[in-house]
Amino acid sequence: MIKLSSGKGIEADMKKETFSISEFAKSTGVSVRTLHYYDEKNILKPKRDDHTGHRVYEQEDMIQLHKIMTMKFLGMSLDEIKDYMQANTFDLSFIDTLRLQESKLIKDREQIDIALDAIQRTVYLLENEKEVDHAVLISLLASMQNEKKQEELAKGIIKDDVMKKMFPQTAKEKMIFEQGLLTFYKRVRAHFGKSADDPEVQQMLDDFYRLILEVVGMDSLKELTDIFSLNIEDKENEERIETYIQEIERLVPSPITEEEEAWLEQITTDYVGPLWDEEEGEN
Amino acid sequence: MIKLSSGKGIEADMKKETFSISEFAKSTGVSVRTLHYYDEKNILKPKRDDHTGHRVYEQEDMIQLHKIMTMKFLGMSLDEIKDYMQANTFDLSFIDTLRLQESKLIKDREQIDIALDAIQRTVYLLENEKEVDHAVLISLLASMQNEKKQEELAKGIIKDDVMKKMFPQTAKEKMIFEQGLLTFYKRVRAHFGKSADDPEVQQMLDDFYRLILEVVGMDSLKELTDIFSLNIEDKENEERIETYIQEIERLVPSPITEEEEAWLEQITTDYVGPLWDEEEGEN
DNA sequence: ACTTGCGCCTGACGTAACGTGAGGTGGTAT
DNA sequence: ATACCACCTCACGTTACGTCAGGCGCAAGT
Repeated sequence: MIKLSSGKGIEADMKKETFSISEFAKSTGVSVRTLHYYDEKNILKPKRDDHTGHRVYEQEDMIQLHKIMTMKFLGMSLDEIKDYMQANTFDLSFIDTLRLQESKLIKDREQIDIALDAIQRTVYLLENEKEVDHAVLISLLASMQNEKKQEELAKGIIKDDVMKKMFPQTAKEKMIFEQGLLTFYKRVRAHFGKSADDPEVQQMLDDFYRLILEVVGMDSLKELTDIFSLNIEDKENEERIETYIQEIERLVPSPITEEEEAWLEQITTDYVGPLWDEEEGEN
Repeated sequence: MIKLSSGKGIEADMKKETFSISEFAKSTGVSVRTLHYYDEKNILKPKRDDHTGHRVYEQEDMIQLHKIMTMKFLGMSLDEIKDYMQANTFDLSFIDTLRLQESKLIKDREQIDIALDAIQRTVYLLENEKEVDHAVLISLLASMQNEKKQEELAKGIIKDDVMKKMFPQTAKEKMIFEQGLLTFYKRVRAHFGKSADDPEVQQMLDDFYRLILEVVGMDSLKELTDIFSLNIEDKENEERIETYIQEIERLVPSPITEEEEAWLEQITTDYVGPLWDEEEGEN
């Protein structure tokens, strides 16, 4: 960082003044092909040896190349760089370019963060499950991918306090919930077609109910069921809910077939419905 | 997140089973051309209408496309994706792929962070200076670009405690230092050629000396000058220092010409040298 | 004098994941 | 009959080079 002079003093001007392309490439760290390319694209055009036609690079070219490398590092394209290669000073307009680059890079980083989070959660799931049906995993991943969009959509129809309860907040909660969803879907596959009397089916629904309760909480769960199934009188609201569901379906594919969905709905009303009424009666 | 069934129940199987390519594109959000491309590359091949040759997409294709989109979101290439498109389950080998993706993404993010930091510091400098010589700015940016490499290189020849002092740590320190360097180089340009007696030159050297002191501290500064200029008896060490300087020069281009460097060295010995001896004598 | 080999040259195709036309076909509305 | 639409295939453009292929000037070895 602190570098005033090279410390060579007077004999420094004995320094070799020119480089062949391979020497230049070696001393700057870029490839010969890249130098050819920059020449071809009029970004860095060195002198030529009149007789052999060989490129002859000088100190000034070294500076120019550093300029190119620096702007590339800032994320600019060679076309953008070319425009700035003519001028000898950077002025205020360069700030705009930098700010643009900045917002691009910030967006990129956000995407990367989301992807990294999804990867880590997926690895965790896979390590515990050994083998996972692709539809289920894709569904989960798609869900992670659009967590933010989903929340925004949900804001339109669900009250804030319920929202806070509804979306698992901590990493641990998310993992527990995802793990639970995985086993649930697995069992749906396994028990598909059985009747609501089957003890395994009952166990499945029971565990799922408990999982939801654990994450969402009783109060919010009731509010949710209110919103989605009971309020049929409010027409305008129903439309909003309809489009909400469609949007979610577009973003997050269902991990189970339509038959399985229908079966689920059937046994849910057969088994859980009465339970609900029971509890409802307790109030 | 919580989505068990679409709530349509029995009439759901009246759903339209097939899509034309434009319908499919619209409902999934990918472009028609992309679907053509996936077909061409055998990644997603829908059925065809025997007579017209038109592509006919079904529900199953929707699932497959979601699979593709998800893996793309994780940062995988279409070639990699193609390999995973055949299987119906993800097993442990998928974990390796994910871990690989993870490390790639982490590297990308680190690069972005470094670039963002450099951009923000540069914008700050430009806002204060209005117009900056390109060589100076490039030098600073190149320096930011390899801060880590520079520190690693320096570790080879400088003691740890001096290291800690030598490299400005906080963002503020860095900005102060860079700002000071900028004005210093500007004045070097402006006063180049004048004698060491010139008051402006003396002011320049004075300010610079004070800047270095402010950032590095007196003790470390002495150690540094010891390392770089006084220790000529230690031959092995001198070689290490020589290669160190060369490496740094390759990474960070000098913002001033060789003539300016020589002039600087001259006036530094003329003016600061005596000062040094004075202080040295105080011990 | 001949050949070998090195370093350089130009030209041209390959890469990833599509975007963007150009030109042709089948089916429908006017 | 004609216009129009949605679809088809073919094919070139994009970015920043990597990777041959064929050819030239010059030096050393035989």
